[in-house]
Amino acid sequence: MTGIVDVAARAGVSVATVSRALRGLPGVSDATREQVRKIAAELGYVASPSAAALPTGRTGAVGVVSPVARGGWYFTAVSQGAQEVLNAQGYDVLRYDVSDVATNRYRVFDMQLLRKRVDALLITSLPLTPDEVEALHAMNRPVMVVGPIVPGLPSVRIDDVAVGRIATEHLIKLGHRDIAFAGGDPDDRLGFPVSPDRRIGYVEALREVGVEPDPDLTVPAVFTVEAGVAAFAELWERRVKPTAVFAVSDEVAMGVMYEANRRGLRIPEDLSVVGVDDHDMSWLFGLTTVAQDVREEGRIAARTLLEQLTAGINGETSVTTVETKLVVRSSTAPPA
Amino acid sequence: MTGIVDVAARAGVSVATVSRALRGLPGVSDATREQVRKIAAELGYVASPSAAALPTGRTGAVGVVSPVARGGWYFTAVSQGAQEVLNAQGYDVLRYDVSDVATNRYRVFDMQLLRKRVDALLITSLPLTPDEVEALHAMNRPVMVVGPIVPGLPSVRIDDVAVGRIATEHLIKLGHRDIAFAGGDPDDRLGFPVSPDRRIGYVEALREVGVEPDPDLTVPAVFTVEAGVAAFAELWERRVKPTAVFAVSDEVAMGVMYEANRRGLRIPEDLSVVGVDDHDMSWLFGLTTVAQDVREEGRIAARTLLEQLTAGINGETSVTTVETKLVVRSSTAPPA
DNA sequence: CTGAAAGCGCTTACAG
DNA sequence: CTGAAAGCGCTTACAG
Repeated sequence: MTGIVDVAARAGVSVATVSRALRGLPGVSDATREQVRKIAAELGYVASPSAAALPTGRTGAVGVVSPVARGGWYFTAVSQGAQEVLNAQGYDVLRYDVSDVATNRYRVFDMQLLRKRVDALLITSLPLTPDEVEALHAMNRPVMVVGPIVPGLPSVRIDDVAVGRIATEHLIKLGHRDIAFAGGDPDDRLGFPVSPDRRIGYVEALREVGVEPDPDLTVPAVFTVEAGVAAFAELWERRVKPTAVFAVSDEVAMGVMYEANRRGLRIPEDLSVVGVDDHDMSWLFGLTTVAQDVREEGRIAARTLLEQLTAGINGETSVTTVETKLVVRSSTAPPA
Repeated sequence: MTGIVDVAARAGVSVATVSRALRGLPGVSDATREQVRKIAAELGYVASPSAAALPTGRTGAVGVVSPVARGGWYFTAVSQGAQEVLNAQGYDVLRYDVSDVATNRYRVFDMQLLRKRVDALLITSLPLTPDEVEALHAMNRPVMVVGPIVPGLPSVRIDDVAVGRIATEHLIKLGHRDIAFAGGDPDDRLGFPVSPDRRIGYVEALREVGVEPDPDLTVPAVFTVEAGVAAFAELWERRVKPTAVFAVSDEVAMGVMYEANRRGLRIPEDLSVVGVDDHDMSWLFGLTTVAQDVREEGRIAARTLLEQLTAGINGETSVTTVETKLVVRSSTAPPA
């Protein structure tokens, strides 16, 4: 495997010069630089990131961590966006799946490992304990989170309360008043704010038109299709008869629609359903949704990371809020 | 950042002993090993992979490369399976998206980069030129491909011809004879065999019952929902009236179903549709499909890579063929 | 503009 | 069982 000394020997210069020439550092004559580049290309030389990491302390890699087993689309989309900009800048992307919740000790340990492996960290939609936030700060590397607001950490996200209002107001405007909310995880001990915030928007919108939300119309659902199925089944069992459901995500909405269909309800005639995300497949279901550009959120986070990698960590904890947009399709209509 | 010398100092031993103790190498007394472990844990010491990579030539990372922009689910699932087993063995997973086809030069260059970054490579469903195969061999690292058979490289895949037969025979058994095939990429210059093989199975099955496949009933479709939509639109324009469609993947099938619905056809009354994969969302559509366990294929490939990493490259080019299973749901029925 | 040399944090023969 | 030392392939003050 050709190394820097091979290039140096062949070019008749020192390895220091090769290093400087290839990385575009100043202090190399144009002629020398050109010569070195040519020879490096001929030899197919490429610097070893491991070897470069030792003196510089930079690995050239960025870690993208996602909760394993959590509903897939969102994390995939964030990662894709991030990967796109990171690779374009020559950074490697290391993917880490961490077990969700509970196994907290294990996760902190993970961060120890990460410290020597990545230059920066992008965390997708993971609830973090204060301990973990502290561990992240101790890494002394740029960190961005996409999804929730995590105190002490900068993030890219949407205004979840507004999302809840937009979805609910759309249903209200159509004439619905018996609107169910499918979302929230009763087992969450980490205070993951996304579902609760969306529900706040839902509650606010209802109260604004003088409707006090019926607690029986709120059913828990994590961010998966299966949870949506279970959520509608639960509504059915409670014998409450909402004319519409606001689902905390499109995947949940898909599950709700599936189960409602199975129980003989037609959508939107018997039940209106609105979700959140604009999942790649939502149009297939004619799903009305509050759309967010998840890939773009990944890109923004990655760019911010890159800036900090260049300019140095500024310890900012700013929250970037990305626009959201109601996309009306065929899953919502006035109540019968 | 605590390094090996800190641990050594604190434990009153040499760094060599720390290195051996922590990695479970022989030649360390139990007492010493225990002591070193304890102190390493106290100090939160974790070896630097970059530093270790230099003397060993092993980065502790495996690269997973997928075509960018290609239909997403399959690649995500393969990666998930692979990541699961790789992480469990302490390997990092580096994700690379490569541009598809055409920009061939760029891709070969990518491989130069990869050489010094990963210990092994898992390639998902990417057509490779002979040049590229040679470049991979030159890396002298274990390589596995998941999806197609690539001459000269070991792979994990399903029997695509059989898949085509299974799907088509299912439709034939239901009484269909006018069966369309949606799949194949007219722009493919690299001979990616998956679609063609599935079509061979389709042709064989039809001929077996004395039906000569009508060329007008074959429409091109890459592996995306959008391609499925376009494929059905094309059939519609040709004014051929198949009673059933065999789609080369579930995503294509979903697109076909969507567009058929939009044109006023009911499924399965007016049109039966069968796909391939058992995509995570196929059950939502009631889609009949030839199922494969894609995550498991990723796991198998990763395990094989790990074996070779331990036992040394054996230069094998064996092809592991994974079972496939017809899952009948509500998108197929006898023709009207 | 260029080079000699120290050093990054590990691993691994080689000695004892 | 343990340690001293060389070496992995780079980068970067420091000198010139």
